[in-house]
Amino acid sequence: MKQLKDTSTEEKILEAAKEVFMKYGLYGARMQDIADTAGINKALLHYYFRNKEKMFDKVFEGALQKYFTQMDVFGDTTLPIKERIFRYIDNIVNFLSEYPQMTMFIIKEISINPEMFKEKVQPLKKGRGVRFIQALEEEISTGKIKKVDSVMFMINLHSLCTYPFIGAPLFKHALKANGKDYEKDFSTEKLKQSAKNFVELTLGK
Amino acid sequence: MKQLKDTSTEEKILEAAKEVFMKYGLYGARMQDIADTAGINKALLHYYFRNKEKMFDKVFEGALQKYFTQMDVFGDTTLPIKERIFRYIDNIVNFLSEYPQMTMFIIKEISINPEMFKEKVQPLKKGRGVRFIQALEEEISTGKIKKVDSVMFMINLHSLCTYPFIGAPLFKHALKANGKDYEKDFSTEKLKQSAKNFVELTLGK
DNA sequence: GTCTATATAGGGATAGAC
DNA sequence: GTCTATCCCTATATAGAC
Repeated sequence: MKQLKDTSTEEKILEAAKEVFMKYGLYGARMQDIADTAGINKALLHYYFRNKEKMFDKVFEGALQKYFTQMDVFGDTTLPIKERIFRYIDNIVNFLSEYPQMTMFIIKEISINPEMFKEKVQPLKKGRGVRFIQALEEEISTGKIKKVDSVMFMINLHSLCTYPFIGAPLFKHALKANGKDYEKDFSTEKLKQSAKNFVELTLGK
Repeated sequence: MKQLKDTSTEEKILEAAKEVFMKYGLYGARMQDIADTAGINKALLHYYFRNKEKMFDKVFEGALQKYFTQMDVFGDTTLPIKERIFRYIDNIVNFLSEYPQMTMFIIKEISINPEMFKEKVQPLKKGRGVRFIQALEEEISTGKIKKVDSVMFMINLHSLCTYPFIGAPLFKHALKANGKDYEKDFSTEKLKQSAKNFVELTLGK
């Protein structure tokens, strides 16, 4: 019986809440909409999560947790720099192809409610980024990789991996209007390859 | 007296509406919030725009118009391909540094309300994109530029120019936490240069 | 054109039956 | 645990004075 916990009411609600909050944000989401999506009664939402904010917090924390886990590999000092970058690319692209709305959700809510960053995001990072950038700059100074602006490089890297999912609604329509088929012309494997090409072109083979 | 029209009540409302709708979206935005931001009475919103949806439509159409105008240069057949790309980079980066939330606003609202695309976006594009991709593929086949996947290239190009503004809230915090200063380490000029480097690395000098 | 006051609907939350 | 009924505040929208 224990394995049925996955489809418990609480789980169903969380799944529905994730979907609705991601789409509409904290203020745009409607409790009724979440209840309908979960296929349960509205009052049950309050039974399990007390109120809207608390439910949102659960969803948001889960999202952050999952999202930043994809970047843990940057901190794996047992791997060479470029391997860490390549693994990050694989991780984040796989992850976003499953949750394409995740990035926008996190960024939107943080920009509306900046205090959330300090509260919830900061603890997940713990200087892993600074250490990676240091390592990158070290390899640049020893000439092991080409001279680049480390910050700009990291921004570009994230951009190449992330925006294709954010912009997908536009790309899809644009390509279809142009006689191309998004599903055919875009694939996660192509995207990974393309990002890795960028890394090699920028940092050297 | 005519030149005071700019600060007319209607203009003030539209400015405020733009700000609030961009931040919260159609469903998350509050009429009271818009009125407060504009510094006028709530009832006036209805006097000028009748209801919330109509006001949103005005704001959204204006946003689309401005956004897609930045891409018109792709269709300027008097310019060589690479020059068109470079000018697009300048245009979109300048534009987004003024309206960093624009892309997310448009994409969010379109993904919530997909019918809006056909209604409002399609007319602004008129096959300009398809012609550009054709021109790109032509130059590839004649060997004037390096062989690349044209669709993937366009996606990458947009990604590099657009995501830095979308992700800015995250980048800012991440860099500050790492002892770097976003305002110092990131500049629109650096970004343009970086995107142009990508173009040259990818398509050839 | 701009305000105050108010009608009406929508949405979050609770009480209480089962 | 789950439902129905209901409370009450919030938000959109309108009426009417100035």
